Amino acid sequence: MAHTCIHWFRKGLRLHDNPALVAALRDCKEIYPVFVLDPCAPNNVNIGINRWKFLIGALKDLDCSLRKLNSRLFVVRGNPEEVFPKLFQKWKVTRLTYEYDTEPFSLRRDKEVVRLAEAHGVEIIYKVSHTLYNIDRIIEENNGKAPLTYNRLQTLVSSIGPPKRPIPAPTSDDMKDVKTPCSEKHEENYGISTLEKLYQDPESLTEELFPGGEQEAMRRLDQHMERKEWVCDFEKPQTSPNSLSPSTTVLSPYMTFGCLSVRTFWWSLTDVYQGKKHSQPPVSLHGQLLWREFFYTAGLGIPNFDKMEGNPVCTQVDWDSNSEYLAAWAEARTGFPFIDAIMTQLRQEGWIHHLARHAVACFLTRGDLWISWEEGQRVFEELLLDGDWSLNAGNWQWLSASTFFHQFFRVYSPIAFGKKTDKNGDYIKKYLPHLKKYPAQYIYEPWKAPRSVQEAAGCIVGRKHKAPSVLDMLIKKKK
DNA sequence: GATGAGGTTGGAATG
DNA sequence: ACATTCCAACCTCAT
Repeated sequence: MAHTCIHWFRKGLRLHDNPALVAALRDCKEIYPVFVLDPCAPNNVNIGINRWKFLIGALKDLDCSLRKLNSRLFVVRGNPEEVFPKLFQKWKVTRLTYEYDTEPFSLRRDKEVVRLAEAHGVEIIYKVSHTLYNIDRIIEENNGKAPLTYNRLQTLVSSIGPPKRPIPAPTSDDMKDVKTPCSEKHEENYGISTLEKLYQDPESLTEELFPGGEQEAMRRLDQHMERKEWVCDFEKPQTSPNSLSPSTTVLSPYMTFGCLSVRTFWWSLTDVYQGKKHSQPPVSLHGQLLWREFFYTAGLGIPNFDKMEGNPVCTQVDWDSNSEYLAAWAEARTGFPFIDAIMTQLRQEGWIHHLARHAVACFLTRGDLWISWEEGQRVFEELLLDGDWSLNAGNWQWLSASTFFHQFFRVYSPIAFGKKTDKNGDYIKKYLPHLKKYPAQYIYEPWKAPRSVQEAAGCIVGRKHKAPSVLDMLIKKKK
């Protein structure tokens, strides 16, 4: 019997290495590629304009690729629990396929949708393709617990073996017996949303540096894979957080939305490494992808992973609440030019280098402001194109020395750290142009400049950098 | 349970 | 320019 299928796109906004989509096309007479858009869902209310723009770009690109296969994307407004029962009936659906997603929010949502599908006699197929490994399997191999060290994760995945190879995108040939019934009113009923309809103001957009979509992801991947020597020599700590253009690949947003399959990236790297001396995890590019697995595993295996309370591995800290300091940090007006430049780049462009994230995260939490990492997590979630639930929560815990990392006496200086790779402060001048007038020796510490220079630059003076030894005393260990 | 080694990417002073 | 040492003493894991 030939099926009528919905393939439900959530993450995984691509055609390549999409096993659930391929499963949908097997014994299939009609396929409906669906994206459910719910701007009011609890996981979406905090999403900033750049992220919405990226998503819209990714959906447009997906629709464009589907058209080439004589199909279309159906964007449906509403929440999945209300939308699907209607679609099941309307289209007489017999099968629903989707990519497995391990985030707690997604697991709850999917459980409910599966229940509804079963009630409608709809068969469910889901496949692992957002991560290199089946995350459940990693936890199983570790006796039901998420590994807390990278070493342990490496041991576990090497016992499992290399990740699966990516599978090719469906071709016109795969689609020859499959139809997507589309009406004249497709655009009207199932068209891709606009920023205005998502309650966003396009006026506030700046130049789009990282357009969403699978095509752009592949272009970016190919461009970097051509730099074979650079790929083989890549060591993350050696890349600069404050170069004027990104010193790393910026493929993370494409993996967050699934425009790029992490397995495609992994095996492309393997090809480049082939027969050559190359860097190793944790600092290599393969190593970066394993860090992603590490935090995905933690996000699934550790309860309340995005919170301090109820999170069994998180150090319980008596953080201050100070809305003034928090706002100053989030709005790039702490008075520390290095910090404010990074936060400006984040707000404008939606991406900052990993070490720049370290600098501002340390500053907000244990380094200077002593504000909870959960506050920083919220701001990053809004602004980062690659704001990925597990990675965001995990890295904030790391940087605040709450989980995984505990050497709290290693503090990033908001002055010295940036100077290592940008002595003249060109990065600061790019994002804080009003500071261009400062002589180089004052750019990181404008409060040391003569008052006349400070007035000319129109700058607020930064607070003094607190010594971490004073703050150490505030750490309280639970049990 | 005690002990020691090691932990993706600190800073400052010293060679 | 780059490597080494100290700082002060965190945590987890292996033995």
